[in-house]
Amino acid sequence: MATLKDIAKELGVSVATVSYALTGRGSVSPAMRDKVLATVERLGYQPNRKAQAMRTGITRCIGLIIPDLTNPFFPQLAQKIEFEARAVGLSVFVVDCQNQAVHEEEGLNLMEQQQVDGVIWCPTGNRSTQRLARLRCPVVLVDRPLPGFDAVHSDYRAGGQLLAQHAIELGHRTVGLLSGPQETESARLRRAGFVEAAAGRLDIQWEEEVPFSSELSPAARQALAASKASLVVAANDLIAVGALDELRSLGKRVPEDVSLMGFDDIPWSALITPSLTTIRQPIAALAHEALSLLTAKMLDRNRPVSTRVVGVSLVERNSAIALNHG
Amino acid sequence: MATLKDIAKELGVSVATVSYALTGRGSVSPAMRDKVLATVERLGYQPNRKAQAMRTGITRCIGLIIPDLTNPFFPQLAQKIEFEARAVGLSVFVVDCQNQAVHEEEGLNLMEQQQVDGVIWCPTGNRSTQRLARLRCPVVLVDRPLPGFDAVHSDYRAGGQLLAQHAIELGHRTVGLLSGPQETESARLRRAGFVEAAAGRLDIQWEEEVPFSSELSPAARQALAASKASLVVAANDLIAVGALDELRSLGKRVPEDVSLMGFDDIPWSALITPSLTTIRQPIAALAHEALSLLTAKMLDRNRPVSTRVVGVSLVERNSAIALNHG
DNA sequence: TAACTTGACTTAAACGATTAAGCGCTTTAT
DNA sequence: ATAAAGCGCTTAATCGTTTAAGTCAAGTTA
Repeated sequence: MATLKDIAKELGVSVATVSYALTGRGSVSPAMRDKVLATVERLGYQPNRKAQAMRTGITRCIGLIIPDLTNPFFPQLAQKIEFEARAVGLSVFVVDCQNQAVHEEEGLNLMEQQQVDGVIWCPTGNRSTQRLARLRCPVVLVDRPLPGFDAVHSDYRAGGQLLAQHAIELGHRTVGLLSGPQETESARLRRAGFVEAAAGRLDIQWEEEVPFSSELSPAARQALAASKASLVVAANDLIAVGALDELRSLGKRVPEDVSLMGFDDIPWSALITPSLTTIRQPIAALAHEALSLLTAKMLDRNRPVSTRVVGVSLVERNSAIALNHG
Repeated sequence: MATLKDIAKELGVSVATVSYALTGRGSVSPAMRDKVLATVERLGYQPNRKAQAMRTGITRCIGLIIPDLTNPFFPQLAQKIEFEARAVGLSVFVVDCQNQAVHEEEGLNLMEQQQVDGVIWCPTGNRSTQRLARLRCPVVLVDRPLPGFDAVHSDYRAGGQLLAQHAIELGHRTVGLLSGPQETESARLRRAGFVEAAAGRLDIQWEEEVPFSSELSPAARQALAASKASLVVAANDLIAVGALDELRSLGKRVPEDVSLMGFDDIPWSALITPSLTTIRQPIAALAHEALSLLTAKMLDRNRPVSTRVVGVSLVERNSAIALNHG
């Protein structure tokens, strides 16, 4: 691997000159700059990132801490973020927490050791923000906002409202709610939006809080079994898939006997039967905003904390149909 | 951030002593070692990985180059690999190629710049192995073997055979094949195993080569429309999902009218309707073998090239049923 | 012509670690 | 008795960069 020293020796100049020629910082004659550039090309020189990092304190690496790659929402997000990051010359370390706080802790330690320039984090659950503060690099929370921190997330409340409005339009009156973990802002706002827009027009007959997973709690299964509601609204698509499975094994047809709605528009949603009526989160936009917020913060660490909210849209498919009032 | 120098100053010794105390390499009195350890604890010292890397040439980072996080097989694999890597103190850079050679090239460049200690790579398509050689760190190919390189993959041939045997047991005689991209060893062996075990007992009435995606080619759709086979065997689950969708829109019921089999056992396979009969790849084992092969190669770079093949198993679900010979 | 500026370099000191070599002393082996 | 080896530490070189400070000749100004 060629170094600055090799190039300098080749041209009979000092490494400083070569460095100046490449960074364009000092004053170097055009002739010399050309010679340096040519030699760089010829020797296939690539700057040693570690050495640069050591000197400048900038690693050009960021961390991406994700709750669970098994939830199809996150691979999509990770893909877009990695793409955007690479486009601006940032490499990304990925840590998958498998939804466990221990791994999250490990991940944060790792980011500290690697001295990343920034971290994009989707916190699992409501963690103490102390650990976050120990990380002395900029952090942007995605999808899981926490008060007092930079964050990018979808307009969950609007999503909830869209679902309620759609339900009303379809003529539904009675609904069961499979709400997500209420300690997360994300699940709380989805629920809040729905409940607000439903007020006085939809009767929420039952509600069960379940984790963001297709494995339903026993209580949720019982609720589904006993349900007389014409519509079940799940806090995300994964839960909706679980509900679909459960309803089917209870002998209830979706959507003929009961309609179903999800949230996220994960890739499966279009493929399962019936395809899922859901709220689409603009994942590419989330990724883009997250990265632009992070880079902004990297450039100006005193930037005031801000939150970017991206819009969502209703995706009508086959799992929710109009109710025939007989 | 505390450095060795801080600790040394605190104790009134040289940095070398502190370094020796921590690495356990030089000779240091037990008393001094204890004092160092205590001070490390007290100051919250964390070694600077960049500096270590610069001195030793070892970065304790590996690269993971993946074709597409949108294919659910890869997030699973990535999750396990990241987990195993972290357990042995390796951080992982992830690059998602989005199935494009350009990004793959970029990814390899990035690994070179980051000077990773090793790379785990699932090549998209059959790339020139020249680029691979330019990377002067150990490389292990996963899921997509290439001749002449260390690789870990499932026993595709056995998987193909299992599918054929199962088809025969179920009483099928006529079958349509949606085979994967034959420039990949992976798809070739799946096909080969199936064809071998089918020989003389199953009649392969038609065959279409399609990419590993749920988007079917027009030719494949025509083949499905015209098919009189009692069974369709897809090269992976993603293709099977696409076929399921297409069959359904053609008015053919699965499995009543036609049985369907996949390969991979991606998480959706159990959740879609009908749930998919398929071949399970032991992803955790793949990840484990890949990492152990890579670390072995990192320790002994002259290790001869080897391939590890992990066993697969048939998962019987609802998409393939016994044929009633009338 | 003396004094000052400028351009194009070089020198050398960092950054934070690792590690070979050396130092003055005591212990062991030949 | 003398050489060799070990002990616990220090000194100093090194990895590949960046960058403040210095040098020195040529050009500009008064």
